[in-house]
Amino acid sequence: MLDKSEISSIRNFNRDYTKLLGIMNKKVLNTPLSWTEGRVLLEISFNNDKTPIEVATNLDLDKSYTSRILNRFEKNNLIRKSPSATDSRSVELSLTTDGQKMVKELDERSDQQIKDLLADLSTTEQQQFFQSMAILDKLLFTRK
Amino acid sequence: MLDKSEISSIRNFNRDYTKLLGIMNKKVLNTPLSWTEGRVLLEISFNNDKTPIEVATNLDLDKSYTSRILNRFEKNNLIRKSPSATDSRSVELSLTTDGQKMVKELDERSDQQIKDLLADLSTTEQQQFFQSMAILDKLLFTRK
DNA sequence: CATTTTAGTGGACAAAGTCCACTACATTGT
DNA sequence: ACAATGTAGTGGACTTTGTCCACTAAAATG
Repeated sequence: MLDKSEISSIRNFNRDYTKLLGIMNKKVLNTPLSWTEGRVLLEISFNNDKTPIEVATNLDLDKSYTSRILNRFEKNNLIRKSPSATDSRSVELSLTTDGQKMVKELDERSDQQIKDLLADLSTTEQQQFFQSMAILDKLLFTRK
Repeated sequence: MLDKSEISSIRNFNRDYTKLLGIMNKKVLNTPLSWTEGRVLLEISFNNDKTPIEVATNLDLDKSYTSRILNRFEKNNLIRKSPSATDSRSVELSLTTDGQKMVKELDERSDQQIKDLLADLSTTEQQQFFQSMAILDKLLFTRK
């Protein structure tokens, strides 16, 4: 078991990393999209024909809130809603060309941010960084 | 330099970790404090005699917003404002006994969350987790 | 079929955060 | 010394973000 000071280091890292992610996430928003809107769009991009309810549950958002965001997206021509084949209460979401363009922009900005973040590190350090993060990912997420 | 797929893994981790931290941070808020309020209190706790402007800039918050939070804290007897020795426009912030108690509670909740998070891992895996996180911390934060 | 769930929506609201203008003091340059 | 400029903290007004509840229409259950 980890001791008190180790736990406290983790806590500290989490605080710092939360702040870092907060700043990074805020900056992605030099697009007209808010942070949550960005997540929603990426979620749809991840695979098409998601339903609103899937988006909401995957991102842990209020369904009413999600509905409004999606309507805004449709209005701004980022997504399309087509009637669901299997459930006539529901709809299938897909990206329009504009939506795909926006996703691409979000992706590029994110990639660039990470490059910037690691720019000061040597190649060896970057590899170390990547390896360590991969371990965390495995232990926290992939393992399940 | 990291290649495209490595960058994309990092982004993926960041997304997952943002979500995880979001959930954890939301839960810490089973105290009467909001997430940002928690950060403000911890910031003051980190060392006393911080001025409001220091808090605001360190946490990247609007100074007006910060001012309101601090006033609320003072009203609720979590912090004390004493006149600054060097600048009569400013004040020095310090935690009251109640404030210290609150910080302790926040810390304890955070620690418990981390323990819960790692509960499913073996001792070896927990050590791996700690080591990897320590490396990230060094590369991202401590190194400066 | 009657009952209960579920998907999506809108109204009303609460919480979080931003923007601007102002006061009082501090700092700078002359 | 002192005019000009900058800075700390505050409040008002506002926007954005997110929550809660009630409702409709369709689906699933039994």
